Amino acid sequence: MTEEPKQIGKAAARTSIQDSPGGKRERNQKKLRDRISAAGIRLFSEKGFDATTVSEIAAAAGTSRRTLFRYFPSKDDVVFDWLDEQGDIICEYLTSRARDSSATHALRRAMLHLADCLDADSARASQLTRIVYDTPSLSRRYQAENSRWEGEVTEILLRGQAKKQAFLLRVQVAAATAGLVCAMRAWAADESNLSVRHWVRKGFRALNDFSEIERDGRSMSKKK
Amino acid sequence: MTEEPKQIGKAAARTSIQDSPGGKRERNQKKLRDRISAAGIRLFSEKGFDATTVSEIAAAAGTSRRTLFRYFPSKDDVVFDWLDEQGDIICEYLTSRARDSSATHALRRAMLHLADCLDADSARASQLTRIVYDTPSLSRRYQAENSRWEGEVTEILLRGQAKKQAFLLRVQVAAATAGLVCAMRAWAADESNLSVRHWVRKGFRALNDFSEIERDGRSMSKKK
DNA sequence: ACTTATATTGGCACTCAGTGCCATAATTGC
DNA sequence: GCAATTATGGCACTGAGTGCCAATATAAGT
Repeated sequence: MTEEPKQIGKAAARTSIQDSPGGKRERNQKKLRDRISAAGIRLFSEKGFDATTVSEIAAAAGTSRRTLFRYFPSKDDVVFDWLDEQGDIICEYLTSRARDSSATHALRRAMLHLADCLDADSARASQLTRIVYDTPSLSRRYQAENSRWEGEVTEILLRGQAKKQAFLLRVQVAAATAGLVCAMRAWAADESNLSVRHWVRKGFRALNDFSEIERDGRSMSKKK
Repeated sequence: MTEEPKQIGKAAARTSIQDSPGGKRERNQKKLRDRISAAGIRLFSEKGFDATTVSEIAAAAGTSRRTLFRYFPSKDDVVFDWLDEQGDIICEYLTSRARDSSATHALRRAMLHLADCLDADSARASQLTRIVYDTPSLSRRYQAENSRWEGEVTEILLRGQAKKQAFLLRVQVAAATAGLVCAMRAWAADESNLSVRHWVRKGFRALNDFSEIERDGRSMSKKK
């Protein structure tokens, strides 16, 4: 009934629109998708995101403008295809082993895990991070992507907790994400080859210091 | 040399392109600007942001498409004209009375001050907040606006501090902003007429709880 | 292998945001 | 009132994104 927009490529590779085991179609789609993505990232790195048109990317990838839009719903997605799996990494990590400690603790570990994933392929990670932070519209998109999975993460952490805690948890998740973003920005900007892990750790230290002086007590006297 | 894009209205009203004391021009500009803004917000509330075209807004405000774009560089700005002063409020507050306590303490007070400003005109504030949170592209823009002034706030708090603390501070500012965003979202979504101040206070409590269990010590053994 | 059904492709034309250009109309200073 | 600015709005353009449709490639059936 709902008749989804029928996107190709990624969707096909994962959920398989048609279940051909090792079909030629599927392989071609994956190839094309990778070619477009690679061409896009190359051009973005060379000329900048805004100065690159979709038509150029399509031409460089040897396909048509129209087809490109069938693989990637927007120009942004050419970049985010590689980048938006970060949320999945966090969610998977938390789903599999969240229950063994407090929320903030679990968050910290999940972020460090993500950092390790990025460090494992730091060349591409830093290239993409740079593109994103150099392009205002992509920065926005990145933030948006983050707050999208903040919701999911909150859901996961909420299991077995009192529902009343939802807001508190949400804030803590958002703070952790903010720490991650700062860490990535610092990492991408920094020359000294420190690991993402290092920056994330430092970021969480800042978060932990938050309450250090914040013990002025009477802040919660008038409750509402 | 740099030949700025010469925006009208807001820029004219503040820095005054021409210094006519109480000129008729200036008054007309302010009127037109307000009419456009009002028309836009009304239409956005009625039909939704994406379903409203700039031509419609221009028509509703009794002007032309082209002129609208001279007053507001983008469709987004029709909304953000009212909303982006939040950063200014925070910055001003911190500039005038930041030095008397710790950074996190000052942040908390500044955010509470902003909350009070919003509570003072909660009708319009909640209308705009709702438009923003209902429209993905505006949410992004809002986040972007926030991280823009995060930089300024960090600068302000950094005065008289060791430069090495920049990153730590930045994370804390980002966390405080994240708390604010969560608070505003909760406030706009909530029916029970609680004040913004209430949600902000609650948000900061969540932030303070961050370190609660986070004392597993040996996390900083391998410093890198 | 040949044919049919189906999915992909790419071309065309459209909408809408945003911008440069220019003639016209309004405002200001004299 | 007149001349110099300055705002205005119309026109045409670019670029992103979308619907439609004919041509083509792949999958499935015989």
